[in-house]
Amino acid sequence: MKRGGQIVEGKKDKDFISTLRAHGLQVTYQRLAIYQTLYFSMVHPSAEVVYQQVKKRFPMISLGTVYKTLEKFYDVGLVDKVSPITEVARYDAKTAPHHHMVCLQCQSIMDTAGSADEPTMSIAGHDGFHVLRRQVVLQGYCTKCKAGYMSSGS
Amino acid sequence: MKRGGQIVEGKKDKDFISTLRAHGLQVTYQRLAIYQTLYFSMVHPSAEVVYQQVKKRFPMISLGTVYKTLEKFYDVGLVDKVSPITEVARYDAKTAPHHHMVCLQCQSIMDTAGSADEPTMSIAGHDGFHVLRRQVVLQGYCTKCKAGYMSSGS
DNA sequence: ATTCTTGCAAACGGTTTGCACATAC
DNA sequence: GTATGTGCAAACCGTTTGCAAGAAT
Repeated sequence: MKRGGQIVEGKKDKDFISTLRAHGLQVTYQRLAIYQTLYFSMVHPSAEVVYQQVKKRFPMISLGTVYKTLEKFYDVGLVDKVSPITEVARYDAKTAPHHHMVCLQCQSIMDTAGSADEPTMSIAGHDGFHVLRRQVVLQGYCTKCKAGYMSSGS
Repeated sequence: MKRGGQIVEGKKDKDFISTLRAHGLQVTYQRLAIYQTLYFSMVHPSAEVVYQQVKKRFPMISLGTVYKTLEKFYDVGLVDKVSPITEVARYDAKTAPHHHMVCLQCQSIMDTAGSADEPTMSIAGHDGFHVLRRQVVLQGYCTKCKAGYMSSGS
């Protein structure tokens, strides 16, 4: 019934369970496996990759569950999502370096005012990586949506 | 070159044609229309939105052409693309603020070393926008791919 | 017992691709 | 004349959704 509580180097199942609980999540072995996989991974895996990995230990898990779980983790702030900032690709004829503010509600995109070079220039630790472009995105609520968001509660 | 708030009545077809040519692009009226639409737009439109807009003037244009054209514009650096930094969503269990370096060739993602707060903090011009998360992405070539890229030319 | 989660499979939607025809150079 | 771009439609693929069965609390 219960899986053979396997220990994963140093950090124990118990710790992962508390972490899930601390984020208000119901605990299932699928969630444990998915979170552990992500926790010990260094490649910023996609849902598909997580799935392949987890499937080695739990062959019956479904890809759909991995998608739902990762997204739920992201919602409660347990994990970070690197990519899709907006739902679809958005273009801009202004190629001079500048940053973007993306509204989480209405998906509008605004440019930031100041120059865009110094901020990212100051980031340390590129070692060996050849930077061609940089992209800074601030996610939040635009003036218009902030109003509705604040008053409507949730 | 000014755009946005200031109307740019001065810019003529001829100017757009030169711009396309200057980027090594063959000139077609579709490309002109697409580029002009993007040039005068302030909403960072998606391919679909550009299509709807251009279709008003050229009802026979196809959505596929808009996709191909925008991507080509992006390739030659004529336009900027806001979103999809990586092909698919990529997750990360490390939620402490940090930035990412994404390799354009092998799609690997590495974390930057330093803290991630100050750089984006210093960006000016948020006026009214309520920032919840910030994401900084450096795109380029990782050490491994840089080697192959440099030697193979292209 | 009730609520939340899983698994499966079908649907979805943005994007890409293949190919015949048209156009730019 | 040759290379390149366009239009159309089908294919693609990552992701979402609906629902019945199963598990967590």
